[in-house]
Amino acid sequence: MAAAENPQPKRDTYRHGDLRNALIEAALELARQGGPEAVVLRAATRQAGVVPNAAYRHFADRDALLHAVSQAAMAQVARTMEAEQAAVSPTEDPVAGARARFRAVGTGYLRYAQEEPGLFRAAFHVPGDMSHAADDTAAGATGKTPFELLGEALDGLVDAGLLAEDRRPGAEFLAWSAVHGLAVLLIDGPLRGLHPTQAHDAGQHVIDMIERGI
Amino acid sequence: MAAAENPQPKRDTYRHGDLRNALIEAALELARQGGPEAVVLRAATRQAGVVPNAAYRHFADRDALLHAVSQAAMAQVARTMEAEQAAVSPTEDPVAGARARFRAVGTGYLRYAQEEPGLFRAAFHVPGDMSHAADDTAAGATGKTPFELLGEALDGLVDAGLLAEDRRPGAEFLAWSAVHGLAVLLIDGPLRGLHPTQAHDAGQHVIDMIERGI
DNA sequence: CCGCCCTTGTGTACAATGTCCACATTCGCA
DNA sequence: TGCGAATGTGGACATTGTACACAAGGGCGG
Repeated sequence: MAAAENPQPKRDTYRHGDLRNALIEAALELARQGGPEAVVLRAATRQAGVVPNAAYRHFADRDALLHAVSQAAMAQVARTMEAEQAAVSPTEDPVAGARARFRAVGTGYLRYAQEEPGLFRAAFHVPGDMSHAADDTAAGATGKTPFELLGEALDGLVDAGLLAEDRRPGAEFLAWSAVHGLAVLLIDGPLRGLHPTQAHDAGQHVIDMIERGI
Repeated sequence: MAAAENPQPKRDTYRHGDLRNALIEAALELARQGGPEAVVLRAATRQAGVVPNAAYRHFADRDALLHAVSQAAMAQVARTMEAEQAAVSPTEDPVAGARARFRAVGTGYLRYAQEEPGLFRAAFHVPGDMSHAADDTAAGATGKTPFELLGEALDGLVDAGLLAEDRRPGAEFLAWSAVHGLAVLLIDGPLRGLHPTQAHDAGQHVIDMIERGI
């Protein structure tokens, strides 16, 4: 066989055709195994079968590439949340439904953090400015970002009478704090390596606390 | 004047005398402004007035130095917690006292995160393994780590009858999750740049949630 | 259909960084 | 007093991000 063909087979056309996405794809794979710090520009270009500097035609610098990865990962978080919501049995009464859809938001978030820790960390890796959490590039299939999904779920709780209206403002930050904190504990805190089942239980406990204390 | 004397004045003795601590000190300063990724080995040795390789006589590699920084920062977290606890007016009745000492743990944690974001991030920067959070190098003035302080405060809540005994197990992770999550939101999440007063309020809200939901 | 130009990819180069190896200096103990 | 272990030095190397000038060629105006 030919020499190590890890790098993409040499392309014949001078133009790559879809370099930007190829770089994002490669960077995503790097982030998947190794987190944000594993996203190295030269490795991505290597994988795309292109010289390092070619990346600069599509990204201002490494941070820009990392930002694209972050947005993509955030979108995957949203999709995981949506999937979790879609999985709740649809035959329940409205108030139970609202509650289940709220919990699904947190459960999906935590599930993604455990299934893709590298990408999760990349999603929330902050290169100085993370005010883009609401960009549409961070949206899932329904076009909503994780934060929007959380907000809607909270609105659902209010509509169902499960949350007093005067408690609604700022509630996303209470919920987000608790769930994100647990995610960090599970990924690389003292709870790392917890058995998935136990981790799931811990997640449910935290969500219990949120429902009670919000 | 002589050329830029930013680097430590040349020492006359061949031995430095206290290089290990000098490196940690320098690295702490680097982390203070710029977080863990700003801790660069060569910069630290430069500051200590020593050749880069000298560091390897005291630290296996950059990660080892970073670990020392992390432990030192963790200890500062503990001290901030202790200071906050010491500040609660001591004339209150026992149950109010237990409650105040519990809240002080979270308040101190959040205060440190805001006052020293770089060091805070360094404290929880995980180089693959963070099971050292209970090492005595991470302890504060009373010789207790942040987690131990939290645990004691929770025990205090139980003793005071503010927390049912069957809710005690695992409670540290609920509390830690919520507070740490908020810290992250405040440092480099969507809540970054919040006015200190508002940030403090947000912290109290989160602690309210914990008390209610734990 | 042709030629030009703007976009995209290439080559070369440089400064920084972490880390390795061999060597120099010195402290402290036998 | 002398010798070995600890500590600091010098030089070297691979890897990384990034700048600058150049090449290739696709698409549009004429």
